[in-house]
Amino acid sequence: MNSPESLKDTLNLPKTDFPMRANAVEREPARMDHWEKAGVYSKMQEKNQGGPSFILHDGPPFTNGDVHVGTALNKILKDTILRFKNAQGFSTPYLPGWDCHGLPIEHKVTKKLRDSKVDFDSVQLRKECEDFSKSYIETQRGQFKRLGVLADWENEYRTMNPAYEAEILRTFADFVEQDLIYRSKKPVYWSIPCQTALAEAEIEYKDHVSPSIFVRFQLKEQENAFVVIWTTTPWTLPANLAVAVHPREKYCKVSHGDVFYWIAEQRVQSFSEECGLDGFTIEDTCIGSDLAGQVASHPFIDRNSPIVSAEYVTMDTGTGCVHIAPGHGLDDYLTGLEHGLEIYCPLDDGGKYVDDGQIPSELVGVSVLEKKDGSKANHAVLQILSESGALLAHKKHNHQYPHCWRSKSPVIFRAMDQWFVSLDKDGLRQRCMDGIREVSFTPEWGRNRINGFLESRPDWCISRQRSWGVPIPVFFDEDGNALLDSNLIHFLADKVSKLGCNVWFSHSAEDLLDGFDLPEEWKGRKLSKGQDTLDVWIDSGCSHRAVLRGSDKISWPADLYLEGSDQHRGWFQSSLWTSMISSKAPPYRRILTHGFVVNGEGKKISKSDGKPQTADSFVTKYGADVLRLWVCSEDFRRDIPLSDEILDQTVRAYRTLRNTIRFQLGALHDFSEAEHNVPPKEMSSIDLWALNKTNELIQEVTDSCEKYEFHRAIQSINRFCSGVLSSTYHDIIKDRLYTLRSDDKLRRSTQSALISILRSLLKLIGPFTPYIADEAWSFLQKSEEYCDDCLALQEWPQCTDLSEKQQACIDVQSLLDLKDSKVNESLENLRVKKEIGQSLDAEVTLQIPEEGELDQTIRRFNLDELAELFIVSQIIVSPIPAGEDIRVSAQHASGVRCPRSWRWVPELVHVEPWGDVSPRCAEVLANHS
RNA sequence: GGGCGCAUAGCUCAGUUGGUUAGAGCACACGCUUGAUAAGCGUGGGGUCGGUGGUUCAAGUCCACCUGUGCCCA
Repeated sequence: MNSPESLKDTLNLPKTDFPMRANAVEREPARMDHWEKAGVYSKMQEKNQGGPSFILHDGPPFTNGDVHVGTALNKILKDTILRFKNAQGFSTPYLPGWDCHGLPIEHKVTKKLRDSKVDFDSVQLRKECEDFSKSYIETQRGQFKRLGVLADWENEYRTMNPAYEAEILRTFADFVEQDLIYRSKKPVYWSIPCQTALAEAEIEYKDHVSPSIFVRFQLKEQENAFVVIWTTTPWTLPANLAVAVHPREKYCKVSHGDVFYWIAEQRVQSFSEECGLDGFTIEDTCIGSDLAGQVASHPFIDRNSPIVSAEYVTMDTGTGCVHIAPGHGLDDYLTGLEHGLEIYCPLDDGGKYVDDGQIPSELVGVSVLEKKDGSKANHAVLQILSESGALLAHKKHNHQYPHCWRSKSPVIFRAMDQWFVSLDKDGLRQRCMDGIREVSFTPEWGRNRINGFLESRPDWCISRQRSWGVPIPVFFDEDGNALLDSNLIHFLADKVSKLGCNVWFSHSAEDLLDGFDLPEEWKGRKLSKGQDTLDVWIDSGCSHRAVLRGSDKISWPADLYLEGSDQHRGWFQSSLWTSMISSKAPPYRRILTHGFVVNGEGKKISKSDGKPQTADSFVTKYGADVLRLWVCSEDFRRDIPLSDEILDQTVRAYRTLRNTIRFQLGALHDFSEAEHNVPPKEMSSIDLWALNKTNELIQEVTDSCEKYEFHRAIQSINRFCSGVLSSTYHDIIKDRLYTLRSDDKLRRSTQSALISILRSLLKLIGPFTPYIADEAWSFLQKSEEYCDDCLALQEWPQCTDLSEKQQACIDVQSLLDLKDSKVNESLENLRVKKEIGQSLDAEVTLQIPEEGELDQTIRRFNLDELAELFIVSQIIVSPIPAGEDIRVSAQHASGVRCPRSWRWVPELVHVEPWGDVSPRCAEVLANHS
């Protein structure tokens, strides 16, 4: 012994380079790069090739901004599931995708182009949109990778890829071939100066002064009786086709002079004031549904205006009798559909009344466009109304009214020709509802939700008056007849598959049709291209066809679709319709939905909550593992709260996990499995107990993952780390790990258990927190930061066979229960009295009733083992008569304290050069080199 | 206004088919330890289960209504 050591240096204290602090924000990106270089995704797929497959089909995020925390949640859940399934042996090819077309991008790009004052046509606009989308694909892909998402990024799909666009057209060809497509009118926002249709996003609501008028409609079967409507758009009256009442509200027959007016009871007071009806009386009452079915006359056109009932009629304003012009309002339109009314719109593109034989001659050619002195059409209609005596009151009304974002002028609602998919033809709707019965739902109520949508949605309007999308491949002759031909669409799809949809916008109709043999009756006509694009829900709704059927890496149908619950109405539904039409079956076997991220108060996150809720804003603060741990700690089927408090809690859980792992790595620093491993049948009881607890954990986590209840898995893991390991197992084994000879059998037994436990634990947390799991895995394999045999390539853990050791596990459990319930209590008493500090200062006396269960148990242990379990210096067991209660008492241990093991022993032994130690330590030191 | 959901300790979650004093981890308080140390251990306080009213011998657990809240629609 050349250099004198302190006693502490003779202990086997934990030793590891695995850092206590994750420093995740800086270190995770390097591990991400390591995975990419090591080709982890490909290796995961190769490993399970030929095995059963699990296809999770990615719903494409929209490419118009940074990844939102909600989108991150979605991708994290997908990655977690795939890592779990892959570890279980499933082949899990995962092709991520991007939804590229659509108004939000077109809108942003249009704004940008307008601001830079350049002229642009649809070809240029589309180019800009494509660039915009591409740049966000790059951004988002990087952000997804940073979250730890493993995917086949080289084969990702994009709805704007030519091949994908072609599949959209082929799907549309199926619609056409099955005769599901028809043309009909539907009201859209229309800007008269721009002569274009507008989307909701292109509308600005501004204060506007409109006329407010009350107009009476003569009832046909009641003499001198009228219904009275209120409106702020007199110009829509020529298109009036009905009057709506609420079926369950009460209506009064108000008598004034020699005429009667039917008004909703709640509106009588206000109405009489507005129209100056002094001294009115109420003659009669009824409910709305009694009025429905009667017929009124249009005030100035020879036309019936039936009374119909509608649920949306409110009692807040007006008269409770609502003027219905199906061509000029969405509610009106739906009411019109319901009651078989014409979707009537007597306006041309310039907003002028057309001469259709119904419009009064003095209105024909008059424009509804608002100028400084108001709308000519309004003036003209008011003139007619007041001359005919139908106008009961005319005032001004201040309200918010939609304006065109470009021309700043008020927009109108105007019915235009649109393309629809008939959802009831050949029992399509019923087939969808039957098909969905075969699909599993998590949570189960998702079935209800999608059923509600399937049942009630009207025919699908699939045309949009936009540029950034897939064109509706239709041609018109000079009379406006439409050529919609599935062969032609397939012909065009082949072109698009090579050149992309741009070909439609950059080529003339003639060029596009070149090489196609037109149907006989269409030959020789002058044809022009349609201007509309397809609803983008068709784009993403075709992904099962374009992706699952389009790649040999993957197969149709998917085992799982996993998106937010808003997609019951969106993607799940659009995918179902297209799949039922083209493939006669649903594209998915299970639908899993998650809720939305809300703030700490359970309210939706809004801009007023401060910082932008991008995934990056969290990743750059907490790291990806913490964000993932948060996602997996929450029951994602309902709303998912996110707050600083919750993330702080997640950080603490992460640190606990990290420390637990670090302790185990440190305890294994001198353990070589090949040389030192002790098989379970030779292990000490406490180690068997710990392995048994690990088995339980494996089962719990596996069950939870199979049910997609990750939060339960995380709770199990947290409980395991703190309850089983940290406060129990680790605490107990410190003595043997630190003080025994390095290769003592007991110590090796514990290390053998530890390595097995740690391997299992790392594999279990792998899907949730892949960065720390892989980091620890490398340290365990090679004592280095990185290794090529990454954790993601390992199999899901198996339980250790302990069938022959059940008794030992049960015994230890009952002794630990005694420790929790009685021993710690008596130790705490001593501590409070300042008689002891750490539990090793104590001696415990157990008075055990003879022939009881515990008596039997204790007989299977010697006193040293008991002292070790209770982490005290000495144990005294004294039997008491059967039937009495167990008694546990504690007192300060007697004898002297060993400065090495801190245990109290009757006497110490002198060992050079260290001095006096316990006999057990003396033996260890005698062989210490 | 309508459809589908959600509501248990400060936080995140458990609470099987209704049945003893409602559990866990974290947080908090107090104490111990200083050989996992920007760590570890022990002990303790804290919910009457969003509210009201029912059904029942018995309800967090069933029913009705209300309130709050989320998604979707209008």
